[in-house]
Amino acid sequence: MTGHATIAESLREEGYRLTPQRMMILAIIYDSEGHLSAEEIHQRVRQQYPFVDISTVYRTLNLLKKLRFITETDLGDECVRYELVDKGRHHHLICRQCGASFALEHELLAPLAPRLLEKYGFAADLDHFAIFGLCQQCRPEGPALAAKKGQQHGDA
Amino acid sequence: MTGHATIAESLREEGYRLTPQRMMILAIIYDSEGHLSAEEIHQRVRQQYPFVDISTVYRTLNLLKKLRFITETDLGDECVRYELVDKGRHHHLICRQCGASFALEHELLAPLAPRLLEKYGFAADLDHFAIFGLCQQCRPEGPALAAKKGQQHGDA
DNA sequence: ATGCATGCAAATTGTTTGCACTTCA
DNA sequence: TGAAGTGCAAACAATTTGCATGCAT
Repeated sequence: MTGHATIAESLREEGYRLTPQRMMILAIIYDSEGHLSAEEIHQRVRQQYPFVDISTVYRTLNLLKKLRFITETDLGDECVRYELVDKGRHHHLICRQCGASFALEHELLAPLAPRLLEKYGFAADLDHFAIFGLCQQCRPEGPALAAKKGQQHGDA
Repeated sequence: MTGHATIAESLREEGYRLTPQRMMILAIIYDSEGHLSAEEIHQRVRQQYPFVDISTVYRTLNLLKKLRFITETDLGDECVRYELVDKGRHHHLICRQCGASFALEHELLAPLAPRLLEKYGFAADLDHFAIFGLCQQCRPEGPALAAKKGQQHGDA
């Protein structure tokens, strides 16, 4: 049985029902390489099954999140993404100017967790991280102060 | 002139008007040790000046954010906090179970920035960070898997 | 058959915006 | 004076919830 079916099975073992909606949502998250928003998941589900409601998507996502089958990454700015926990740990570098997003391997952050544990007794979830900043193209004037000169009065 | 007045001055120098509302919002953020939500700021402003509208608070916060006088920290779960940039760099350890929040000195994260810069050409904003996980009291069963056994069906 | 899960619609929350009026510079 | 800033109300988007019906177990 393929990946998402395994999770589906676990779902049932936990005492939850295995509905077509849940299967499809699971499959979509499983198949997608990247990080999907609730809206995107809803769109894709509807391509196969036009009657699925967005509330069902949210309910399912919340369930999967609660059971820790998926992670929720809040990229800020009303941009929440979901993906499977076992997709390998990686993080996101997000440019605050152009919005571009880059992957960051786990290695750089890995040393952090044990230190937090020993120093603060805090077991950090370092599965997913969103780090903001300026990407190479958006910092023409060096790492510091690159953003001080925003637009003029007109609100961003 | 005291701290917030300095910023107020800079505001004017940038060509913005110095209104009582802006002064008060600035003063409140300045005085507060911690991290305030837009709603909290609004509450406090109203104690002195009951007619200030929440939209003015948001507009002012967005302005101050754009000028980089304050930082916005998105703690996820619809919980956005604001504070002065020069309050010293520190980060937050937030327990996903009990919601408690602990401060984390900058030192642990400091080495990250230069590495991100050299490896990815990415100038990270490491002023403020929110790291989720389980605090000491909420992980009775060791650092791993401590959360797998959530509540039963009833939603969280 | 039983009750969890769904669809639908309405409610909620956080945030933004249009517009006429006020006020700082 | 005149544009920037404000208050108000309405618009908005994302997410949640109540309720009657439907379907997995």
